[in-house]
Amino acid sequence: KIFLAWIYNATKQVNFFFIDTHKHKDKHKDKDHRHKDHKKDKEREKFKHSNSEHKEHSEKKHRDKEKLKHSDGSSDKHREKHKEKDREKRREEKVLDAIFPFTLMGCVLLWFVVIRWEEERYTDGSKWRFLEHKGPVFAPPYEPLPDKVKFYYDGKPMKLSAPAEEVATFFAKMLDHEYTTKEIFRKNFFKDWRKEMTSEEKSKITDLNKCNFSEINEYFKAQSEARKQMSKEEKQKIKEENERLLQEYGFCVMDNHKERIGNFRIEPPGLFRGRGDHPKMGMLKRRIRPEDIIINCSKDSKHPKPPPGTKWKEVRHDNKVTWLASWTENIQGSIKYIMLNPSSRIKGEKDWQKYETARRLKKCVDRIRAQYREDWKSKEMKIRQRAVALYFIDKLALRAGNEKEEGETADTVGCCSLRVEHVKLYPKMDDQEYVVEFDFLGKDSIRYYNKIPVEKRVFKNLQLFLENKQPEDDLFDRLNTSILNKHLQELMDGLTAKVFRTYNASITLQQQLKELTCPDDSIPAKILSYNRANRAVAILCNHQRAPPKTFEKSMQNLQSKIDEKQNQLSAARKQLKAAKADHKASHDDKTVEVKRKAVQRIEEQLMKLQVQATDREENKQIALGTSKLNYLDPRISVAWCKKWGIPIEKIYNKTQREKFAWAIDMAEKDYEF
DNA sequence: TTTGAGACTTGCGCGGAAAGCT
DNA sequence: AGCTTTCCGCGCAAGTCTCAAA
Repeated sequence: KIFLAWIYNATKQVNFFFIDTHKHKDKHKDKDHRHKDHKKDKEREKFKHSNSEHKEHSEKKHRDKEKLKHSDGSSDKHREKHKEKDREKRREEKVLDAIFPFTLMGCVLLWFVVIRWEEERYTDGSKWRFLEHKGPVFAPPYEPLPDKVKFYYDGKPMKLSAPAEEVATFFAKMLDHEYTTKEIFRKNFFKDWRKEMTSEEKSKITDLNKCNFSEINEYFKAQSEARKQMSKEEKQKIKEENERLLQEYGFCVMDNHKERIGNFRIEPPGLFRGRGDHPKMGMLKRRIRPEDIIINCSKDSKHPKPPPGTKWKEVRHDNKVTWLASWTENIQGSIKYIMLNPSSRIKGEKDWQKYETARRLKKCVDRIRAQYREDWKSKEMKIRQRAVALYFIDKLALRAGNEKEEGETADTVGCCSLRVEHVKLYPKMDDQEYVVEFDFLGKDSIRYYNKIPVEKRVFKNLQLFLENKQPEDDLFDRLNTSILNKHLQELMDGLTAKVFRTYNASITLQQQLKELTCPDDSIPAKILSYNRANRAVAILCNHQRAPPKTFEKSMQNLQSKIDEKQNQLSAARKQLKAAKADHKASHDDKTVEVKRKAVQRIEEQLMKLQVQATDREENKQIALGTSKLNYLDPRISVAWCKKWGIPIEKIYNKTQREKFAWAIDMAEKDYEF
């Protein structure tokens, strides 16, 4: 009967079930996960756990509701009601008996549907069921310059119209950058600036070289100086205002979870810079208005309101995508999005999937390697090129290398888009044979330079590919990323070129950690080992950085600190010796012990400093962040920390811990990638 | 097969906040 | 407390990859 009553109650809540499937699902899981035992479910369960905070919240609400329902009896009509209730109860039971088979069937059906949905949730392409947010925050409107700040044309002061003035200030702010001296930058800027001018201004201002922005430049410098000099209270006020904005616009509700939004502020207008030698540098990036924005949210949510007097371009309800708002940017004509923070469920799950794909590659990588080595001998040139390219992607962790439109972006390449001019072949170099020298600009115009010995067959193939070609011809002329990826897809479900980067990065970390960690090392030394393993990956992936401007100086500072410590140490040692000598005469145990402790402490400090120095020196031109955030399966790091008793905070800062919450929850100390 | 839009991940540099030092 | 150094989070550019229509 209890069971029956439970089912009855459940059917009464059918509405609730459908309106709020997520909540139900959690409930359902809590009750029933004991029955389900296959691995996938378990893992997903673990994944869910990292969001338990939200879950608790919603469950509490649920309980409160329940309470309310039960507490609505009043005492004065108690007896009367009691009889009435009894009768009703009997009636209810009869009805229940009668409808029992149907109820049961209904429940089974319902359960089935819910489970099916649960399973399908990730395969039917829908990303959410409910999405509510408040829309983006727009850039503050332009504030005209005070009258005393003047722009000069050809030596004479000239008052500009507001739109022209705004664009002029963009340029004026950049005066100290060397790119304002670059010809393309100036040309692009001037062309776009003229578009904003009134016809009168246009006819007057014809030569950028005659424009003098220095007063405007100084004005902005003074402004930023003033901002620095602000009192504590004023700074506090700004901080609070920012916090308020974050609280109001920085979060959304997706499927019962309050989630942090990644970039809820619209990019302000300005001059486009781009990276490397970009043909569009200096162009005007225009201001984004509500009329440019497409809002995405669920139909049954409270739709975000556009600022007073404006309209959204469109409000749509597409749950096949994850973005909340989008607009088209005017430099490349590409679409920009507002999406969730990496700590969100939707990003976390995707990240987890990515590493699972890489782990699947681990299982079949030997087969794939054997296959491409075989393909080096293929009769078909297309297959040979594919095989050699894949070899580079695997061995050197090169990016795929999509084609790009010429003249639209900086001239950079990846594996499939390598040109003849980017590789040199040396049959013999020093004591190595068959050396290939790579020298090209990759993503973000970062130089890739590497000399590696390759197998003879690869070398011969490369010679073949280079025959009768000009420097600007494609090295792999019969290959592009879609051919390559199509092939990879056939080798393993979900395999693409970039999976190799993920796989090789993670496997390298795991193997380096195994190799470098000494069980007896202190915690700082172990962390150095971790950083070294991380560094090996960063080098593999060619993650570089400009050496910090103050690098030399800070290195010197550190060195002098080390010298000083060394002096301290020898002094302390001398004292210890003296104390020991004294000890023989006076039997003063205490002093010896104190001195010994001092020596020990200084030794430790010195060691720490030296570790820091090595770490920093080795890190001069290497950026660890990118690989840590995007390529290393966080579960490897978590497991390593657990194994060696390293606090996770030493490896991941707060944001990183939030992003990797799923992994911190999931991985045990024996986790294997 | 080609092309391009669209969606999402990866990547570096910068500025301000926090931490460290005197 | 005041200054310097380091760290962190953000901004936004630049990749990868998918899908669908021409």
